[in-house]
Amino acid sequence: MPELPEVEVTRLSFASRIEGAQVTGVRLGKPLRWPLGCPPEALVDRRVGAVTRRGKYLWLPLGAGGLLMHLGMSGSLAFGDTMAAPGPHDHFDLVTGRGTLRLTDPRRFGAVVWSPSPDAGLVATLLGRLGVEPFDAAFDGAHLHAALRRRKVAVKQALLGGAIVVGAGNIYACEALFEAGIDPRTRSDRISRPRAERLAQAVRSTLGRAVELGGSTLRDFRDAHGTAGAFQIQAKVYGRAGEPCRRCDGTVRRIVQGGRATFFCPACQRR
DNA sequence: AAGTGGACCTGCTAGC
DNA sequence: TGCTAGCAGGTCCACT
Repeated sequence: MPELPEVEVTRLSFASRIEGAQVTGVRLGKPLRWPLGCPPEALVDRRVGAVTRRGKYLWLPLGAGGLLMHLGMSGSLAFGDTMAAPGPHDHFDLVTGRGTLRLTDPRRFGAVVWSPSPDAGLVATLLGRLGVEPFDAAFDGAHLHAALRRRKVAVKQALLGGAIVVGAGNIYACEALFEAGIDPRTRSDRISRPRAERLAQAVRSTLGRAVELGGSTLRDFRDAHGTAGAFQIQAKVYGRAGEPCRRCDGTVRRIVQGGRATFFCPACQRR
C-alpha cells in the first residue's frame, strides 16, 4: 500500500507520542513475511526510542535493539490508547504505557522483525540493499545518471527496484516519470545527464509534495491517528488508462513492465 | 553481475 | 444474485 510518503506520514503521526513509552505487552496475530525473531516477552519492559525511517522501512528502537517494520502492500499502523479487540487482519500489537501500536495487514506481505542492532542479521541485509534516500543531498542528477548508466532495464524498473534510490513505488515512479517527461520504457543507460537531472528533481518533488500534503494517492490510506487520508493528491497518470492526459490532448496508456502496471502519456513522455 | 519471472496472501471489482 | 478471473500500493528469491 504504502510508498515512502505514506510511510513517512505514518511515522510522523505517532513517533513523538510513542517515544519514551515502556512496553507492557506484545500480541501476535498470523505470521507476517518473517518471524519476529525473538520471544514476544523479550520486548516487555523495553523503552521505545526515536522512530526513524529508511526507505519504506521504519526502525523502532527498543532498548539496545529494535524492531524493523514494513507495511508491505496492504499494511497500516495505528496508535492509540483505546484499541478495539484485534480483528482478523491485526497481526501485531505493541502495548505500551502510552498506547498500543497496531499493525493491520490483510495480505501479510508486511513485516515486524526484531534485531539486537540495525547493523546485524536479517535487518542489516534488508537495509543494506537500499539505495540512497531521495531527500538526501547525495541524491542528485549526477548520482542518478551514474547509477542509471550501469543498468539496461527500463528506467521505470530501475526506479522501482530501490537499489538506486528508495521510496518511489509503482504510483510515484509513474508520476515522477510523467513529471520528468520521460518514457518509462527508456533503457536506463540511455538517459542523458540533463534528463537524469530532471528525473532526480521529479522524484524529489513528487515524493516531497506527497509528504507535505500528508498523504497520498491511496484511497484507503490512514495515518496512525486513524485520520482518513484526504485523497489530496491527484495522480496525473497512475490508474488513468484511457483517460485524457492532464497536460496535452493525448490519452494515458497502460502497459506492463516486469509484471507491474505502468501508466504514462506517450505524447508527453519521450524516449 | 544483471535481468527475469514466480512467489508470498487476501480482498475487491468487473464481467458474465 | 452469484461465481470467476484479474488486479492491487512491495520485494525477496531462485534461476538464466
